[in-house]
Amino acid sequence: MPRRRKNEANEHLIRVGNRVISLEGYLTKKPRNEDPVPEGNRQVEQVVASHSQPDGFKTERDSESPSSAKPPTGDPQYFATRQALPLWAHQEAIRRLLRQNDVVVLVGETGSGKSTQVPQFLYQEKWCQRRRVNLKVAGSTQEASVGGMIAITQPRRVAATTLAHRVSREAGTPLSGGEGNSTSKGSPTKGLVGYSVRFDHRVPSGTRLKYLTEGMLLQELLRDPHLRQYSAIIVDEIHERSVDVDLLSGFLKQIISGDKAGRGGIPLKVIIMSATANVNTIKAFFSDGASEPKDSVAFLQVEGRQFPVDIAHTPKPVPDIQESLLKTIFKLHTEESLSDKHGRKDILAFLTGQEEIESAQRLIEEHASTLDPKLPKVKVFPLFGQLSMEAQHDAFQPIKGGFTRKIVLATNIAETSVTVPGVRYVIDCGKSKVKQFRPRLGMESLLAMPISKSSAIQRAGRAGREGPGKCFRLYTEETYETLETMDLPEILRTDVLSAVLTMKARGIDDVLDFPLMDRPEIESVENALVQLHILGAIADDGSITDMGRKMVSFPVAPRYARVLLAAADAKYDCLLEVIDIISCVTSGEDIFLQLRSEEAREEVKEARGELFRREGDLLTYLTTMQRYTAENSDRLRWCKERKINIRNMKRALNIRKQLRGLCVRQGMMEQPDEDPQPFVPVSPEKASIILKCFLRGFTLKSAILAPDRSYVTSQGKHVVAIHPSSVLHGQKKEAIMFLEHVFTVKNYAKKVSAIQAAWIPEALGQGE
DNA sequence: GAGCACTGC
Repeated sequence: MPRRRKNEANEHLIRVGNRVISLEGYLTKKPRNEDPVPEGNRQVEQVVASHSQPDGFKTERDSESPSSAKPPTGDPQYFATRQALPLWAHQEAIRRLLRQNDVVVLVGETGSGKSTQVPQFLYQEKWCQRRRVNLKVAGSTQEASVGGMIAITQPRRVAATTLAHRVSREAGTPLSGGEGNSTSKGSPTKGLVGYSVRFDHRVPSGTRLKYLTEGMLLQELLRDPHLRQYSAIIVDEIHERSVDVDLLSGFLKQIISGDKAGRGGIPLKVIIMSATANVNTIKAFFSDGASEPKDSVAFLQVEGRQFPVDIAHTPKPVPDIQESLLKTIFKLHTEESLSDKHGRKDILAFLTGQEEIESAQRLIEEHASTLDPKLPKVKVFPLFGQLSMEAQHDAFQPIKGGFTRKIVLATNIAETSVTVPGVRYVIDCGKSKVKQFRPRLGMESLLAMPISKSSAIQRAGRAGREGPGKCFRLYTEETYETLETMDLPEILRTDVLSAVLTMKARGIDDVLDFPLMDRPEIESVENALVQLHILGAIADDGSITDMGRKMVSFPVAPRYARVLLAAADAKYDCLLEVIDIISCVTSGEDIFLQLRSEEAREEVKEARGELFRREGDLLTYLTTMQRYTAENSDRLRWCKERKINIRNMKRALNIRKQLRGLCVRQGMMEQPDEDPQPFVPVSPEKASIILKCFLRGFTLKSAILAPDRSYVTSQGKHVVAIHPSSVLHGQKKEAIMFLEHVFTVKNYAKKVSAIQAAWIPEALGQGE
């Protein structure tokens, strides 16, 4: 039983289980006058530093007084809130900048209102009107309309839909209808604002402002390379630097620096919005080499609405993060009030992953039970992506019972994706897990790495959303200074296979020449080209094949698209089954919830048993989808009994519906019968065909059992182990195929199937 | 015996 020894000589000693931890010396901040740099809010420092602009950029910071700004249009009930936003005072400056420039970079910190207000400031501008133009197409002239809409891109679906709802309410033209899966392109109601994300499109007639995900605009680019329906593209949250936003930036740069003939001479305005002040790479990218003079890229910075956050570093490097975390939490908890005039004063700690979070939770709960009963209670909420929706939701709810402090232990999900209310203290362990692709090994690694300064500032900022806050970094100031300024953009961390095919399909012949803010190593691009050639997506001369074009039309990674096309081939003829499997594997981390205890495993053993197939994970997914869709009474209960992730399963069903629709439209299959269909298990013969079909996309993602009973991969000849999440874990088959290959504590193959060794050369010999 | 976070007509 953990117990705090109150009468021990050292009051700061606490005992948790068999660990003794000293609180002494912790969080005792250095006196101010010893600090070479005041320990104030680093975000402010960062902002001030970036005010000095390099030559060649027009900088517009100070602007008109609020009184000169136009009165708001739209619903009067939102006027006061909108006028109070920091951005409001800059609206004339923003309009003027866009009249004078085609590209504007706008830095606005969290809470400035840029995502909601900038589009509303601009859509009534003259340059934003739709116009009829004459286009020269293949020698002849044809009339077309250009412009009229503004697109606002977001990295996440929820951001796009919630912003659209918010802005449509402000504009007084609410997006009607229920939430959910309306896939209809338009709606009879007229409205100013619409949105478009996968599985959910709401674009009323008359839409001028369209919020969409970055991936969705890339899809539109495939049909409309000149983005003719838009007068402007607003790229929001560019600092997150997803692969999609990097590709999008490249295409936008080509459009704005091209001859504009495809738009009838009408320029496309581009507004780049970032929450991070460090935008030199982005500004340089859009100004460098443009046909317009350099000063056509304008820059504006707007202050955020953020309370000051006091930042403390540890005086010495901490040997044990868990120990240090525990000390910090309980020091805070016992010394700081539960709330003040700004509201609750809860704690948010950033840790690296689920395992670290769960062990920290145990330690905190053990220690909390030994506290003086007169002290406030604590309640711990874990927060990471694989948690169920309800469990995630708990972390956002105000706590029940006034005498309790909320402690949220989160991964970097809380850095960008979600906001936890009530947080005034942030504890930052200084690390996060990062997935990195190793092109030479053809595999990924997932390891905890030091975060960037930008990330550390972002984490600290989470303490100042509702009132003045404090951030405790569990690392020294010297360590902070050694951190990289920015995170490595995703395009330098992932397999560029998909990105290269995206470029090829959009007419980029020389992908090495495509403008990118950060270029992947040539080796990565070459590796991707070789892999695409093996898949039959590009020809010997590097041009995209018909196969490649068909692959791009599916919203799945190229290898999966290749498997879908193979499945439609009469030789395999298993498209419905393959769609079911791909829907499951691309719906999220895993549709099977992980079971921690032996009891929990025993509990679902029987219910899950009917799903498991000896051929491996892919056939198990197929059985699961088939049984799930055959279930007609209570699918929710069905999932709960088998401990299946309902969110991922619903998502899988959406993907299945979308893929089925696409395949029918492309003439790859007949309209399938409606669910529910009676469950019929696939025969072992059919199972072999399905696996051979997958091998067309994953030929080199295979391994053969060596004489020493280890699996040796076809590509690179590495030893690989079957991941514990696989139904084949611990089993020895003559050969395996896997969809993922990740190094964590060792080389793991995930989503594994048993195959015959002879199938591998067979699949290799079938290249188109 | 183990799982950072997103996303696609």
